[in-house]
Amino acid sequence: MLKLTKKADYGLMALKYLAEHPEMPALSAKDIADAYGIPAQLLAKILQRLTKTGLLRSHAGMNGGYALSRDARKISAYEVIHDIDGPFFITSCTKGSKSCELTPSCTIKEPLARVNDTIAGVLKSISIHDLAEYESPAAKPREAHGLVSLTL
Amino acid sequence: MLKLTKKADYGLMALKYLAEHPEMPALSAKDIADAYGIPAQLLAKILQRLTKTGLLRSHAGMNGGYALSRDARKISAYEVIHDIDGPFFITSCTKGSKSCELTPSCTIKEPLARVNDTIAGVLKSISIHDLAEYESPAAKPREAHGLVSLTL
DNA sequence: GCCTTTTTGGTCAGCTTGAGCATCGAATAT
DNA sequence: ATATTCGATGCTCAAGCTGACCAAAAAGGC
Repeated sequence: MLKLTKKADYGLMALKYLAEHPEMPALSAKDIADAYGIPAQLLAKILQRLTKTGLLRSHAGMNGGYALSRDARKISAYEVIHDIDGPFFITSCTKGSKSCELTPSCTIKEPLARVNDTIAGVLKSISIHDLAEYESPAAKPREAHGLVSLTL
Repeated sequence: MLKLTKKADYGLMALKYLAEHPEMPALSAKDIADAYGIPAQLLAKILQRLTKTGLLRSHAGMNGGYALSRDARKISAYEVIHDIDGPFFITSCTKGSKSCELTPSCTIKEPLARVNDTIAGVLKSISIHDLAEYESPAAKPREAHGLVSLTL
């Protein structure tokens, strides 16, 4: 449960890969797909989508490919997920912040909306640069990056 | 994306309803289903599952039904979701904490696992009692309930 | 000027997963 | 003991997502 889509995962992986190779002016979808062993055609669509939303710059032709449109530190994981999968809400009620149609049902949505906002805040505080920088799983005395308060 | 299952939603709603009616020794699945206008047979399955995991006590026969096995303050939203949908992970890699099979792919899983833990912490800090208490959507100067630190 | 490389867009089959329904079994009150 | 009420189990159907194929446009290199 509460899983991220494979598309979102692939998108994050691709952006991380781009952030790790700033020396390359552009990387093709196939290069990234081969590097991670993920389906190339699916990744291509994801990158196209991210290009449309403005996170990436595409360059067709030989030696073409994709490149980050901004600094990796300025791109949050939230943006990527949001652009790929659309706005996410914890509640099954697909409606944004309105109540569940006509039924007086979901009195739980409201507190869960707070949780939703908290999660969104956490994702917003994480940048692609953070993902790329995270390498050695041992010995990382980093300071607290985000401190999220949940006021129920 | 990142939605909760309808089952989990229904389960939370049912527990909230039980917490709001402590005077009743037991409430039938049909009563709760009618109160919220949700499919009765589906809710029955959910309540049965929660009974199996120990969150609820069932009482068959006439005037039977379900009741909370513990105080509503001692039941967290995390438990409910976990018992219904199983352990959730943000990453698509269904494997628990191991890496993605053989590929050196998911270097992003690790930081996302932190996010996952953060979300779990938030859900653990919310009890069924909190859900039931939350009534008037206006004027609730409540103190901060959970303060979650995310160390990336 | 032609050709290769790479993006772009549309379409479609296969599959996993969740939603919902019908039936069978158990327990209690009269 | 019987009938009613409720819980348990199994099954079917639909939807969303994944993944792939194909054709066309764009842009640089020879």
